[in-house]
Amino acid sequence: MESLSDHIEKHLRNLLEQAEHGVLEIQRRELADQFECAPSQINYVLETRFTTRRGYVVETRRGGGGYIRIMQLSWQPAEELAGVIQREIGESLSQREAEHLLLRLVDAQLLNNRQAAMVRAALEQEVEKISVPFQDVLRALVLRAILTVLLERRG
Amino acid sequence: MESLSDHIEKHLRNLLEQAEHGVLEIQRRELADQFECAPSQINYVLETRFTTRRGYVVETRRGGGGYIRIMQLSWQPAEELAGVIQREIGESLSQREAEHLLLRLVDAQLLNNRQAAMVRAALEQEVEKISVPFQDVLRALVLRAILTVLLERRG
DNA sequence: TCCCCCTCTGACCTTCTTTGACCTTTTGAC
DNA sequence: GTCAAAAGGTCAAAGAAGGTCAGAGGGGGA
Repeated sequence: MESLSDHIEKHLRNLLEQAEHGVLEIQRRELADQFECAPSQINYVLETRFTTRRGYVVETRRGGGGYIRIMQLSWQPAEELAGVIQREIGESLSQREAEHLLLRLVDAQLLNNRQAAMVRAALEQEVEKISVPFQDVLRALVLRAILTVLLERRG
Repeated sequence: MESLSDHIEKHLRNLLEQAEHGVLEIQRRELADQFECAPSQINYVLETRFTTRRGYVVETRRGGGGYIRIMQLSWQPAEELAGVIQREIGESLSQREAEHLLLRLVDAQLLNNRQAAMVRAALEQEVEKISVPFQDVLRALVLRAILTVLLERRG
């Protein structure tokens, strides 16, 4: 059921968790061998799952001694969560952007998967009721309302 | 006379009952093969029988490793809450009506005072942004979204 | 009986994954 | 400096799911 990409993603997350300072260094060829896949598969996983919008930075270097370095940006707990939410959501938010934000919140363990699923469902259900040009604005507004309430404890 | 849809519905409910955490994952093609029907039949069953109204959330993913995930909401008491959220809120809700509803939910100990306060604040903050004739509609919509998520017990 | 609503299907569409052929960068030996 | 080896990068195409929608079918109530 789980795709190869999912497995590789999990593996990398595991390594990242164990890594010091949230920095992980790997070799593409080696990882591809480990999973018996094309090296470009690794790029695919990085491009789709370890993006900036999800809070990761990826650096690479070619040639002998080349590497792929994955860094996880953490949300400073000190930084006021409410402020972050306001800023990141803004006045208008596409479905994709909303999805990225939810994934980041799950990553940061501010939401669990079930809650994220509920938020998605509630969002979709309500946003679909209005005509397309306003959906992004409504999505921002509803998501902000939901998160304001849901993340309140940690305010 | 039980229709094919009824059979599929029963089957899924059974699986869901046995599933851990009220989460079930299936593959559309596989299930369609099992019941010897068109794959789109599965969508029909999901659309008509596993709706939020009835206390379910469905997530899907396409492509390799695709799946259909059905989650059962753990609202308690599920029936009444679904009713409250879907019927009583309706398409439009005045501030006064919203307040009544919140008080009832607190009375029923489905929300605590702190949560109710947060909901009020979130509602006010977002609803005031738009022009008056639409505020009641927006209030209904936002409140429904918030409660959908907040009344989830397993969250 | 007739009609309406619920079922069901099939043709066609969109999204996500995986692979392979070919390209670019870097290093180190000579 | 040149060249070969050792990384990693790119992109298009095939493959693997699931989604959508219009229309045909069917059954029960008025």
